[in-house]
Amino acid sequence: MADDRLSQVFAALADPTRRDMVARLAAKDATVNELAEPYDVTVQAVSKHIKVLEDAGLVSRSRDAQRRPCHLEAEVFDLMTKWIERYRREAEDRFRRLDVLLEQMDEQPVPGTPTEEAAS
Amino acid sequence: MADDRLSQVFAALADPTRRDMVARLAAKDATVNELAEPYDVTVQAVSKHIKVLEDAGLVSRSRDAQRRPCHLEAEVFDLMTKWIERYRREAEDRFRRLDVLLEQMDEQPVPGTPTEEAAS
DNA sequence: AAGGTATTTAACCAATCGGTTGAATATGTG
DNA sequence: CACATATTCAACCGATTGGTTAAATACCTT
Repeated sequence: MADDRLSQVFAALADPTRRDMVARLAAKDATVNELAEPYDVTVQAVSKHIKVLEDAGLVSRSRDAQRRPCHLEAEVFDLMTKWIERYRREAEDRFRRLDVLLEQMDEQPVPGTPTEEAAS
Repeated sequence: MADDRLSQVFAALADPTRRDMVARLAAKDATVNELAEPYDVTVQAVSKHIKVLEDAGLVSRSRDAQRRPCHLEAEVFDLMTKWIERYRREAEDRFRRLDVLLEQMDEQPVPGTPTEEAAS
């Protein structure tokens, strides 16, 4: 249970049903029953899904009589975006540097390793 | 096995070890053995992790004698970023609209439902 | 208090996951 | 060919996951 937040968020969104719930909650807050309606599973299963989203910090809930409306928390998305963008940028930068290197190789073909160790 | 790409990518990145591998591959291509070195698991386990990343389209591999160097594919990240940003934006827009609504309510307090159905 | 609606908890089940060990495969070197 | 290195495949194991049904809880209505 002591898993880091990023793992929880990614795991939560790895399920298509949960991603669909997030998509719907992005448009409008909804109760458990409302969320469960379009899916072909029991409301208990949906309740579990919501718990996963809640534990990941993607969803918060209030109280309205018997109902427990779910609300999408947008802040957590930043955590993911930051992580993704960081490494995407690194990888793309490296790709760009490789491009330059390949252009340079048009003049002097190297006999050794083909692409590895190139940036050393 | 017929799961959609987005689910595969999110699931792949839900594991801290795999995220660390991606982070390292963002800086530099690496072989299975190189990747396995810092972790306290067998090389077979790491091989499995790489397969998950590969199936998700996050990693591609070439052949260099016995070695199978892993290379990070940055393109797949876009798929995630697009999905995340779309719903984050929706949720934030809704949040912003709610802010405006709350300001308006300073003048006319509504007796009915407190926050639900606000955007109708 | 009794009954209805909304939601959660508990116990269970099959499938998947992350790990292991042991054997197989692929490739370079003496 | 024999051997070493790098990687994968196969079988297994315990924990987690996504689902179920049945029972409990929370809150409103009469």
